[in-house]
Amino acid sequence: MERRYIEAKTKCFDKIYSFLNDRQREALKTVRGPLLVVAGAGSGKTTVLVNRIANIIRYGTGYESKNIPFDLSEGNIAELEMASRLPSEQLEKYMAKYAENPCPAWAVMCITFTNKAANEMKERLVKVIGEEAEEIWAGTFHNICMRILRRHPVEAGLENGFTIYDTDDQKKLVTSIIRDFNLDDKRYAPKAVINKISKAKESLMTPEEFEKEFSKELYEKNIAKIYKEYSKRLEAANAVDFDDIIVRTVRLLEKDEEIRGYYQRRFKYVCIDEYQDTNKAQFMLAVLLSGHYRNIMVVGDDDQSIYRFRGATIENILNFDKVFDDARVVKLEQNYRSTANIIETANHLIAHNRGRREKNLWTAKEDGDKVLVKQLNDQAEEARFIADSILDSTVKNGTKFSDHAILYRVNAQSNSLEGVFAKSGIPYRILGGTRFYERKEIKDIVAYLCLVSSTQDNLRLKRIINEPKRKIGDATVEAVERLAEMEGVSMFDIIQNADRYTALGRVAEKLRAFADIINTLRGIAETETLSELVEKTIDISGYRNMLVLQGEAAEDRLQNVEELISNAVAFEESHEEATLAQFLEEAALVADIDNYDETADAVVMMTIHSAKGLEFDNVYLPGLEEGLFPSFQSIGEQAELEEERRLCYVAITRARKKLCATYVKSRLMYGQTQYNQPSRFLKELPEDRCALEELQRRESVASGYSYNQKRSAVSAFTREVKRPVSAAPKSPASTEKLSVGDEVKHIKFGHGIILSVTDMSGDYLYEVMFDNFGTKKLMATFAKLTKI
DNA sequence: CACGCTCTGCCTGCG
DNA sequence: GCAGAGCGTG
Repeated sequence: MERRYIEAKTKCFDKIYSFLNDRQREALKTVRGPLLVVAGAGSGKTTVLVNRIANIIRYGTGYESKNIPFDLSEGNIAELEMASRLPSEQLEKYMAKYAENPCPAWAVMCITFTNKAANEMKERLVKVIGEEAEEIWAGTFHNICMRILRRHPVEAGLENGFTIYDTDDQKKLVTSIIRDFNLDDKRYAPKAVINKISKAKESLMTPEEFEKEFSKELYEKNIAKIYKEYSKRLEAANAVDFDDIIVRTVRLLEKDEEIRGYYQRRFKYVCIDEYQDTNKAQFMLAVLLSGHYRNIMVVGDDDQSIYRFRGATIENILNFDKVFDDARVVKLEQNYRSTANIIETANHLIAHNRGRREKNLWTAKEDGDKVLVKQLNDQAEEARFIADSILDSTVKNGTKFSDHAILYRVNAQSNSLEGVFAKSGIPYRILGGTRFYERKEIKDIVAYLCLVSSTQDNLRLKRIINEPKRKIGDATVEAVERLAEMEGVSMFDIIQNADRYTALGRVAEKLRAFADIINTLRGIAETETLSELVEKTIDISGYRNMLVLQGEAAEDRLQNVEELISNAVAFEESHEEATLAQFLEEAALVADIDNYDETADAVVMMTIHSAKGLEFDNVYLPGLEEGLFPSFQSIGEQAELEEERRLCYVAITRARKKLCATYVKSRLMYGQTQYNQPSRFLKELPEDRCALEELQRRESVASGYSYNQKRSAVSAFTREVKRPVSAAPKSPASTEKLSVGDEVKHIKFGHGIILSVTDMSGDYLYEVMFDNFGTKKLMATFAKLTKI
């Protein structure tokens, strides 16, 4: 009887979740204990995550439980057996009585990496379980940690109302420390130093520990010194950097038993998405938070770990079941996204990596088109080829522009693409580049607001005291800084009472004027709404006036500043009690307003990194060349090369139907022409799934892929740059711009007349009508045209 | 103190 | 090829 009961109950639950495959369902019903879900690309991991949480909230452990009700009767079983025939929706309600320990939404935590992912997660949860989903602690690591830190700032070693320093602020702080220590900022490049400090923090290393571990070499000793001072100054400014947000939370939970106990008991279930991207600090946080119930679920794909350079330790996912020795591991290997050709291409490539979990992604879909690998002469031709191909696809197959994505290794590649696309009339959108809150004008206004929020904020004060120009120079700022240090007060205090200090002399008046601006704004902050404050900040600071005076040149910046006001209005609408502090926190932590408008019908261009998690019918991968992809920095380093390969794997698996990789013979990099070999990754693709289109006659060998070795052996491995003259002789014409109507001579095509000239990022595209060869389009650099 | 010129260095990037 | 930093001059 017991067995029949369990069977009937399981059957009902199975039916509710019949839209999942067996593996997905297994992951969903494994509710208790540590669980690792290895989710291959396109295997429906978000669906599993969302429905698993819904299952926990609705039915608790009911699905997997083998408990038998003490009053079990034949009648119960018969009813259950009947219930399995109910339509899904009714069955869902009916099964509520078989819930065991259903979990309130507020006891579930779900951590993601990006705000975008967090929002998507929340939206989908609301759809599945309704408004209750709002109670779930779903957010990014930083968002969750901030919630904890804001509740216990003092216990975490901070003061109430602490501020967040972003990368820019960090850099300023480190630069000033390097200067104060009289260190050479070439040898101690701020960026590199910040990286070192960040790495240390990510692996939970204190300045003291860092010092102990690295004290042999002078260089490292100095880094340790900077790290120590940096921490000191952050603390003095009552500020945290991004890493601190997590590190301080970990420390807080480690040392404060009461607080730890509270959160451990509060959160019965902890889920972490994109686990392959976590670092040690984030791992510790997860361990601490889930320490009581041990119901920790992590989802990730080691093959898609592409942020090692940012401190992620792939070991977290590789070793999860060693750290939690009772962990269940479920692999999701069925891909619902791509054709078989694409999946097999991806599989074949990634198999070249060593450090990975064995996994075989498969699909029930048909083979589809072969993966096209196309060689072109240069980047302009590459861009034109892609543009033509997209045009062809939209015209012939009636696809939308937005079904096409171009994914590249580095942002700089967008230039040549943009040049061609802008002229082709194909609508396109470039994602990435500077984000909204990182734009100078926005950071400036935000700095004003920071100062309004807290006059202690010396760093932000320094940023804007002379922006717009108020004739307050470096010398004055330094004097103020020294005075503030001597008296142990903030720079703003000094400025407010500037006339008292003879050292400040004649500039005192200007300083007072600046203090007046801030004080006026502080008054406004108390009486008026947030958006009004933002608006008046822009006016009273003189910032708007400055931009208006700059006219056309500052048009974009003016627009951005206006947009900030809109953001403030939107913030007010979504937050009942919109405070300045909250708004500033959001500005610091919420990366971008809106990544991209998916409804706009435009070709999307972005780096592969930012394409993670997205998918498109047609994907183009330009620049598959040694030195570019894999990048020359990674060549020779096994671990880094494997990361590049994973990156390529991510790129391939973005495509649903068509995939096209291109590489060129010569590419303009850093203003010089480079001749790179085709990427080694191309040689790692399965021949039978790909179609190779090389240029010209091929000196091909039977093996299928072979490349023009003689020419490309030059630069790829040595980063040696061949002088353009020797390989691609620049004709005199390339230095002298030709105009329409000019008569020219070409080395091969003979006499002709220029029909049109198109400016293309530093080069010119000539349309030439030749007497004997018809009309040709030629790039100035390569055309070998001579004016007659 | 502000502006303009020269020099340098260059990947990917969430919060 | 371009942007940001640093330096020199008005």
